[in-house]
Amino acid sequence: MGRPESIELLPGTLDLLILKTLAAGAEHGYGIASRLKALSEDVLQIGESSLYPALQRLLIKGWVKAEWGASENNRRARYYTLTAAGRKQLGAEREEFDRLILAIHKVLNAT
Amino acid sequence: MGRPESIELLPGTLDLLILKTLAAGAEHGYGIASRLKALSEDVLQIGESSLYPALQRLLIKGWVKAEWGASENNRRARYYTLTAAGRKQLGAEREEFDRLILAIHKVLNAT
DNA sequence: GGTCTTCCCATCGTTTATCGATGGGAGCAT
DNA sequence: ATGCTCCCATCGATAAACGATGGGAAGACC
Repeated sequence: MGRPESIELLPGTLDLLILKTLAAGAEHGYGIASRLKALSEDVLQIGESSLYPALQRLLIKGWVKAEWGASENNRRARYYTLTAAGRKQLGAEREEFDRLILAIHKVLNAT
Repeated sequence: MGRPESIELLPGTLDLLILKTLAAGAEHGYGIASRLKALSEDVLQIGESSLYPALQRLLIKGWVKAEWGASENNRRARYYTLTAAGRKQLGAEREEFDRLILAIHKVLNAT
């Protein structure tokens, strides 16, 4: 879809959020969504149809790697881990994000 | 296009930026782009192929109105003005934007 | 046994924002 | 007359995000 009617996310920030989440340690898809929801105090509610395609993208780019395992609840789960390239990418995306946010704030706070 | 290779903008923020710019007074398309570039210190470089479609959207939604006139340089120009609904929308979008940015920051600054 | 909830995976289709390329035209200076 | 800056606008491509939908397995509760 394009821009959805109900906004749960700032478009263009999902990769960054996922990379940042994984920087805290390996996690599976469902867990990533849960962490994001919890950390953002229920503001960021990533649907699974946004999350899994995003993870595929990150896999293809080589920023994360995945391996099957068992979750804490004894379920089959695919754990994602940040690669070295992913860690570098996280830094770059964060810089770029901060740069844009700063610029936007300059506009929004202008008189 | 989808996401361009070179990012000049956070997707989903252009409408907000335009509305905010027009809150400072009527302006034509080219002028809006110039103001944004100047205020952001050259970070936000809105292409005309992003700008004019966005203005069409805002017109259709009734958030801005337009009228032809002459620019300061004696050129034919279309001046856009914020409507009452547009001013309201600006407030709403800004709140939503701040809400999301706050949530994102909570994630990015987590340990 | 049967049902329900929670956890966990994934894809397909649709919509839409953004941008590159491209088209035009008019004022003004050299 | 050449070129530069201003000013308008559209078309086509691409990719992001999401609703809907599909599945399956663990554990609880009746």
